Amino acid sequence: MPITRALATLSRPPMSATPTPIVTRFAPSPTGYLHIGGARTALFNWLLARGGPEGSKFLLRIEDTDRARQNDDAASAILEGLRWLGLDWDGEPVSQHSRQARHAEVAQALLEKGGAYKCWLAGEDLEAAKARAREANERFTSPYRDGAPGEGPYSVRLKAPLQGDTVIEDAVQGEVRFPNAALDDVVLLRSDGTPTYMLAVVADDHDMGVTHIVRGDDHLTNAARQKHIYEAMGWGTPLFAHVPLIHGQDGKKLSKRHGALGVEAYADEGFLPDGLFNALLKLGWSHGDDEVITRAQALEWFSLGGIGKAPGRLDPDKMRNLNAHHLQALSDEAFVERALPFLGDVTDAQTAMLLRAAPFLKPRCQLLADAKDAAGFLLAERPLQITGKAEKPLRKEGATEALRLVHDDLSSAQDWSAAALDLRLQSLAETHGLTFGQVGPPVRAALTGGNPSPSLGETLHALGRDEALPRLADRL
RNA sequence: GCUCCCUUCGUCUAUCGGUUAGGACGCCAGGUUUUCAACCUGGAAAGAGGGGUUCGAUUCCCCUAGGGAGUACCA
Repeated sequence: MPITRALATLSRPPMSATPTPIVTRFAPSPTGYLHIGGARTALFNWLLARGGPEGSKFLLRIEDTDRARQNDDAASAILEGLRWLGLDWDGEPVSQHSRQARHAEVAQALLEKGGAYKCWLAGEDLEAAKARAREANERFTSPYRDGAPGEGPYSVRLKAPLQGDTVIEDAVQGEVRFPNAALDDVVLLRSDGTPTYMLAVVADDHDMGVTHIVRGDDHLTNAARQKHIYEAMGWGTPLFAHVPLIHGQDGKKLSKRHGALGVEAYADEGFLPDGLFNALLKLGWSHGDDEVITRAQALEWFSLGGIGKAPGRLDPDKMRNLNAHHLQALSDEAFVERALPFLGDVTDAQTAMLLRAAPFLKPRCQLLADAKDAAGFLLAERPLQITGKAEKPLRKEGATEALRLVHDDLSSAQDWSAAALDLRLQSLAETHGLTFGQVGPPVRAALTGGNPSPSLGETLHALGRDEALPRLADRL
């Protein structure tokens, strides 16, 4: 056994310690579509579970606690986004709303244990009391925490610790310490008996067996409040990992202007799922100097330790560049198939041309949508419109003669491969005492109409004999 | 106001006390070149500021500044 291998074996835990499965979840509220920040959170959770030990799971939960804000279309748009990105989940998505009874049950249990209390303070009185506490720079504590019971509808509040600190061992942020005096007795049940988000998440995460909670930074303070609930119930606390939020290009909070679009907007722009996957992954997570990362590598390399603490900004240039690498890695067939929706109506003959041209098209595209321009020379209809500076070489002295020469010569060409055609043109020019500068430009203009195109040999090859020859003939 | 988090090239980041502070995107210059790209070579470009700790700080601690989050009977 090689020495490094032996060392690796040594440093591994004992054989008897079968690794514990990891259970993660992605828990969007159905108020919009899957935006880029949510997609990244989902990605990290997915990676952690899918790259985890045997039996690990990636679960989905729709946080529709607040029915009024719910939107079924939004929920399915989110699922659609996840599917497009290739993030598959285990089992059926859980509806938080459907678990109301269970949430109430937990609140009841807490009440019985003395971990929670009924609070009759509401409306203006509540607001006033909170304002007073804030004014005096004191913790707001309901008088009903220890006082005599009131009458009528009540909310249920957690009896959170008054003194000491609550410490969160965060996998990303490290040890974070909150003075309990700065936290409050969170409402568990509203006066109408419905559960609050704070109660619901904890109960659901516990019941679903979630071991790792990976979510946005904006929940860091909530983690402390939620830990109080876990402890009051005597439940084990999952491992928290609070990922920094994504900012817009100006460093401000992400908004639609900044590209906080749904993933489908990126799909429409011509991003590949793998390209966006890579871009999202690199935004806040790193693995040394690796930039272009495949799914398989991500699965192998991902760990919470690689997540940075600073908020990142969206960089469209970099995202496109990353996408270009994944585009390049596509097979010709896959590339054409993906690009087709961006090209409008395409005939079978044109599809064949695209297939032949794919190797030269790919390096000219960052996004699939770029294929429209890159393939413009192929898709143009005869007779070609000559645009811009392509006119000049056609009008030049001897242009028509050169075209005729080429047309007649190519008519008898057997080998229609790019390399052979290039050679043929070269030697044709030579034998007739012409420079390539006299032959090339008019031929290119006749063939492409002035659209950007690859080398002449490649262009001819991609067009095919049946399209190339007529295009030349059109200029005679 | 209070609590918490963050701060390396324009941007994303590497560095886990000792480096000429590395890579990528973008940018600039050159090469290649019959158009457009791609590609190759080179270049400019960074540790917010101030204190400590240390033989030595980008790295550890404190303060300041700036940015962000939370402070709901929203999620």
